[in-house]
Amino acid sequence: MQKATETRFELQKDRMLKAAARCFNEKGYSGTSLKDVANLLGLTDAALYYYVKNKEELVYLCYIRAAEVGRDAMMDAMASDSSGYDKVLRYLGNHIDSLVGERGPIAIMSEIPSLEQAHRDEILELSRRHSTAFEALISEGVRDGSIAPCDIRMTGNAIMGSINWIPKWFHGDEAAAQRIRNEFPGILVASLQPGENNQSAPLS
Amino acid sequence: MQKATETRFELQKDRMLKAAARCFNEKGYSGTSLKDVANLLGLTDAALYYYVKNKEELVYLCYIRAAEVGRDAMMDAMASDSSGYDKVLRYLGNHIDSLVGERGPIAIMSEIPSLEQAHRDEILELSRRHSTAFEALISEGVRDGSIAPCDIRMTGNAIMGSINWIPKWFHGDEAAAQRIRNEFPGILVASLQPGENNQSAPLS
DNA sequence: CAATAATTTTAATCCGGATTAAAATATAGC
DNA sequence: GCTATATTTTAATCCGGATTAAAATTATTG
Repeated sequence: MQKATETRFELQKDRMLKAAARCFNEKGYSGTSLKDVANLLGLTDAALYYYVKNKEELVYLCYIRAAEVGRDAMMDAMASDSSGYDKVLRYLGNHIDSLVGERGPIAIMSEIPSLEQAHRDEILELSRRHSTAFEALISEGVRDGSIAPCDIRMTGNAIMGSINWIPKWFHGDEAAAQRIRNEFPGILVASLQPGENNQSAPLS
Repeated sequence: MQKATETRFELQKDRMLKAAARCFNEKGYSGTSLKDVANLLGLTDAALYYYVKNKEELVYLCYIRAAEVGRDAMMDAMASDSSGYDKVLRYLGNHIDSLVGERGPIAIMSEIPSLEQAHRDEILELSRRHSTAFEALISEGVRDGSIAPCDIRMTGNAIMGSINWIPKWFHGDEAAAQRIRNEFPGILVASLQPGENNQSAPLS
C-alpha cells in the first residue's frame, strides 16, 4: 500500500486544517482568505487546492474534525462506569483538554450557513446527535440522583455555550490552558450539583 | 430642531441594525450580503448606503449597540443596593432579557477582525471594560461573602461565554425566550454559590 | 399645489479573493 | 543520477458582492 505517501499527505492536510481552524476562530470565515491560511504554513494560497477542492470544503473538514473531537470526548465519558454526574465531568474534561491541548485549535461551528446543503445537513446532524448525547448524560445523572433535577435542554445549552466560546478568547498560551483545564470543568458542573438551592425562580 | 426627521431616520436605522444583527448572528459577517439585510427590510442593497458609509460601519454599529446593551445591564446591576451575588444575578437577568426580548437580536462580537483599526480598538476597549466590570461584581461578592472564592477570570469567562453563545441557537421564538429568562440566570450563578463543594481539583 | 428635501432605485463600475491551468520544483524509488 | 510522481508556484481568469452616481420616487413644508 501507499502508506508512506499517504501519511505525508495526511500530515500536511492535518496541519492545514489546524491552521484553518485557528484563522476561522480568530477572523471568521469570510475574514480569512486562503492566503492567510497558506501563510501560516509557509505556502501559497493555490497550494491548498492540492489538498482540498475549495474553501467550502476546508470549512467542512474543520467542522468534521471538530465533531470528531467532541465525539471522542463523549465516547470515553459514556464508556466510564460511574454516575451521570461523573460522566458529565469526564466529558467536559476530555473536551476541554482537546480544545486547549495539542489537538487544538479546533474550529467552533460558527459558519454553518457557508456550507453547501449536503455538508450543512451532515454537520448539523452530527451536532444534533452530540447535543442529544450530552443531554442524555445529564438525564442519566438526574435519574441516578447524582445531578439535581433541572431543565435539561437549557442546562445543556448553557454548558455547551461556555465551552464553544473558549476558542474565542483562548489563543494557545500554556498558562491559560492550565487554568482552563483546572477550573472550567468544576465551574461548569456547579449548576448540576444536587441537594442545594439551585432551583431557579418559580414561573412568575 | 429637526426632531421629526431625525426620528424617522433613526428609527429606520435602528431597524436596519437589528436586521443586520440577525443576519450576522445567523450567517456570519462574510456570509451575509448587504442584499440579505436589505431584503429583511424590503429595501434594495444600495439603499443601506443612505444610512451607513459601508458594510464595515454596519458591523461597527451593531457592536456599538451590543456594547450599549451590555453597559445598560451592567449599570443597573451596579446601582442596586445588594450583595455582589445579587448584583451578578441581576446583571445576568438584565442582559438575557435584552438578548431574547424586544431589544434583540443583538450581534455577538464574533467578527472583530473585520473592523478597521480605529473601530476595532474602540470595540475591544468597550468589551474589555465590560469584562472588568463583571469581574468586579464577582470580586465584590467574594469580599462580602455572598460568592465562594474562585478563579475570577475563569469564572467570568465561563459565564460570559454561555451568554454570548445564546444568539447562536436562540432565534426569536417566544416559548424558548421564556425558558431562557427563567432558567439561565440561575444556572449561570450556580458556580458562585458559597458554602459548597465548588472548589475544583487541586493543582495536580 | 409648487418646491424642496428625504429616501430609494437603477444601472453601472470596481475590486479582492477564489479558482484554474500550466509550469516549475521537490521527492522517492530504482 | 534518472525517471516518475508528488507538491508547490506562477500567472492568469473569473465572479460575486461592495460601492457609487445619477435618476426616480416619496415625503414635507409653505
